Amino acid sequence: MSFDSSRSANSGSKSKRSFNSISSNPSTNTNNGNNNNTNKKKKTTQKTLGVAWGSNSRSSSLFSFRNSPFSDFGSYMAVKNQKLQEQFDAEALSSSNSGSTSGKPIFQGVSIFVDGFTVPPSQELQSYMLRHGGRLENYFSRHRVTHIICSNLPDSKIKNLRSFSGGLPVVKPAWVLDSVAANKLLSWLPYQLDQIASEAHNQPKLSAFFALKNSPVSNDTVTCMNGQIKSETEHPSLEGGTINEAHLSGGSMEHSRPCSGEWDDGVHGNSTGTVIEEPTCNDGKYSEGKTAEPSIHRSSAGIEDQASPCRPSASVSSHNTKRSISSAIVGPSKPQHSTLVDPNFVENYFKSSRLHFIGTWRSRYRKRFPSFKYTGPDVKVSSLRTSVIHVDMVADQFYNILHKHCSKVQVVSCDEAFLDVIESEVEDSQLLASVIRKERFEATGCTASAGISTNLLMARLATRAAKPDGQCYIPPEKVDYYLHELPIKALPGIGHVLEEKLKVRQIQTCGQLRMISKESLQKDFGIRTGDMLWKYSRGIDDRLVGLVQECKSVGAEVNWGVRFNDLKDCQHFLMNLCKEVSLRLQGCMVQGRCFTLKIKKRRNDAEPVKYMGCGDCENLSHSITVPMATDDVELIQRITTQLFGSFHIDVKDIRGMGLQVSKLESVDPAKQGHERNSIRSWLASASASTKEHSKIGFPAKESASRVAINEGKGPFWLDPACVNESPVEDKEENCPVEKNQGEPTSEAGPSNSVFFTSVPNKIDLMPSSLSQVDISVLHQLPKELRVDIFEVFPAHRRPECTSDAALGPTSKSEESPCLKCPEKRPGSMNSVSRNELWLEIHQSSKGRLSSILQCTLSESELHSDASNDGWDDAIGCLCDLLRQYIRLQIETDIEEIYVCFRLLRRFTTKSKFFFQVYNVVFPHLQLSLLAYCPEERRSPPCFT
DNA sequence: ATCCTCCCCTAC
DNA sequence: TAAGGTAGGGGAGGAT
Repeated sequence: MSFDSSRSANSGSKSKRSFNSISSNPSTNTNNGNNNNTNKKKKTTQKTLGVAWGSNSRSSSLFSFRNSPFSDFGSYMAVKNQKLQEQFDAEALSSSNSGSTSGKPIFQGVSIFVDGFTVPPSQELQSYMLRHGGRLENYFSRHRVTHIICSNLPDSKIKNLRSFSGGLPVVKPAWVLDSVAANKLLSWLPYQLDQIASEAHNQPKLSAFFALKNSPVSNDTVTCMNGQIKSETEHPSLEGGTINEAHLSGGSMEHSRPCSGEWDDGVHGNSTGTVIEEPTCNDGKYSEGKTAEPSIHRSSAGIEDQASPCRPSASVSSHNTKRSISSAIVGPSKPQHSTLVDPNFVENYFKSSRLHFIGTWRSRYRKRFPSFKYTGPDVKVSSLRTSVIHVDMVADQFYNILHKHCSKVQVVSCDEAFLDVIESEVEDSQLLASVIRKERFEATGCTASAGISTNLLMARLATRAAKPDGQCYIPPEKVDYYLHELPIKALPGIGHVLEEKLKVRQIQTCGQLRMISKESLQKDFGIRTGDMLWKYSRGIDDRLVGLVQECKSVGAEVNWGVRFNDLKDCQHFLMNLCKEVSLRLQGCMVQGRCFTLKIKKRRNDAEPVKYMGCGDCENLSHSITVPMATDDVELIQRITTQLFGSFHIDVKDIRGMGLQVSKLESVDPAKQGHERNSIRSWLASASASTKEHSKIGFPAKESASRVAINEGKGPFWLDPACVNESPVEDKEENCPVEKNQGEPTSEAGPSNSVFFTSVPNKIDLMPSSLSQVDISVLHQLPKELRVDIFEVFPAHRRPECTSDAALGPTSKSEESPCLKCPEKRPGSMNSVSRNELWLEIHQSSKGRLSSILQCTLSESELHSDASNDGWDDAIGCLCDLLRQYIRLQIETDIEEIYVCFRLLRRFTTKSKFFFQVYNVVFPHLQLSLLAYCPEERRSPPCFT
């Protein structure tokens, strides 16, 4: 199979009926060209309507909506309904013309309104209506609707339905399915919903989707009743099959796609040429579902608590347990439409937000494959070898299939993944793609498209050509040809803004883009973006199939229904937003250090056209980096309050707010070693390690693996090797040095440090004789520390000044202090005995700070060439901080920290290391400051 | 030179 | 009755 050029030029997008167009905006069909012109005029800041923190692909239609004549909700809805009806008609006509998907018009004259969560979802029902001559109304109308479809509803809502529906039939969706199966319109009477009304409690919401997806499902359709998942077996399956899990996902958005399993935004050509397999869409036919059992953990409270996939289960923390119990007792408040009328607006909002759902696929994937990592070596992608398969496919159970066939899977969205098969045992990547697609279809009844090529870029483009339900192979020799006429917009990473900028430069195809030099592109678009454009236009993509699972930020934002009358309203909202973010952090098992508060401020008193929308807004953001990672809701609330104060904004102008947390660290103990920046855990680890080994000195290698200092870019591992080189000789009877029980002495010798101890209450642990000193270690110590060591020696055992030279090449006599006359040491800052400091450390910290000191030594040795630049500044910061501590009279931990820094100041001459320790200790101060200081006494924290 | 903050752009 | 989220990546400009 080879690439067929006839498909390469086919890059237009078929008009599609996406969920976007159905529910969000009446201006979906806005001409893109117009939008581009619009964007050209406004290109500085995000000025489009309804776009959250930066424009995106919807901004074009939103902009048109802003300029629409609708100024009230009534006209808005009228036009929206009209638009939706037109869409439906157009699609029905299209189906009818194609002939491929139309069936007997058994629903002629039937117009259904789907209320609430249904199984199958409304989109499925809509497709049946579409095929069989019926209609689906997106909004209820007494005049148009003939049947109301519900799966289950609370009694009260059914009564409401009955009252406003004027006696219209309220029936279960099985009526539709069975009619389709019977190929005739069945009586709706046996399907009346009131037969199950008494059972219908706790109608699943969008949130229930997550609970369902997190647990196996039964063969039958399930519905949530009384907080339990109950099998719903009343309706016969369609065409003898059962409704599979895809239906369950139908309460959601993109998971409720039609059976084709794809958004048809790609090429819809025939299946000749590049598509090596014919489409195999199995419209209306469902395969066997997955066998499973209901989860015993599934309770109504649990389901409610799963509103966000990032949120923790009830078992995550007591906080959440209380929350769930509370939800179970009180129940969710009725969702309202603005912050002014719903005290639980934040929580309720996310249960109803489709964009929220779309935006959380990453979290769902991470939860599904929480620990997937590569083990094999990275291999540079060869431009001459077919190595990458890009698969475009709906439900996440398909991830299992991918992982089964390939060890290198990179999920790039809820329905896309790359497979690096260059090292796979499968020789024929096209065959593998076929197998995966086949398994996919057999497992779910849904199709997938696949692209195979030399790299990620070309594989993705191949998938584009393969849609729908096909696969395409672009061999290396065809890359240039394929790209030559390809519109630049087809390249991933080029959105409407970049497209417009390039169009201004008369660049519309990749071939034209190739005419521009890399330097010019980088000058105009930045180094990386310019490089990307240059490479992509040539089919070059150096990226490796890799992981995307590492969570880098967690956040929540609401830009709809946000209205405040006064500061109290705003504070209430913010506090709830903090709760939401805190829960999401806990749900993701991470804590964060950088908190960014984003505010949408209405521009020039602009009023949104869209009901309760944010309208034309200026986007503002401020961030704070706190020293220690946290997910604590109270701390986050304090931080957020602090942040909010920095905006100096009239709350009446606020149209949206978001809180994002970055600089994340895992709370998973298994991952902590690489990431934790917590002095508490660090010290605890060091302490535990010390206790475990009952040793003095540096941690053993295995214990050192749990001790890390965050160096900013990566962890710094304490390396005890430096103390393992020379055995201690002539160990005296009272010597405090003990053997490192965790290290085999035969290989490395006694891994002892002669100076420091972590054993509490032993303050007299300094060596009493030079014989206790590991000379090799001593040589590597900072000069001043060496002096200190010698100072504790009994006078008669102190080395003479003249003997100092004998200590090694690093102790040149002209540089070394006179060991008998420490007050004459060059660079001596004061006369305080370092031994006194040393003792002070032991007394105040019970030995924990000696761990820090060990780091000092180790790191000083490793960075002996580091400059002293920045030392004074660091000390200055430290002093400011300490002053603040003292002023606030915070006693907790001050002493040990202060002592630590005093010690560091004297012992550490290497600024690089100082900053590392500073980064560890400073967070401790900051957190203590926030945690212990009464709010009324707090001055603005001096965050880093 | 490097890092940080405040954005903007993009994809889903 | 309506539900404009989430997160990664990058650029500009200033601080260090």
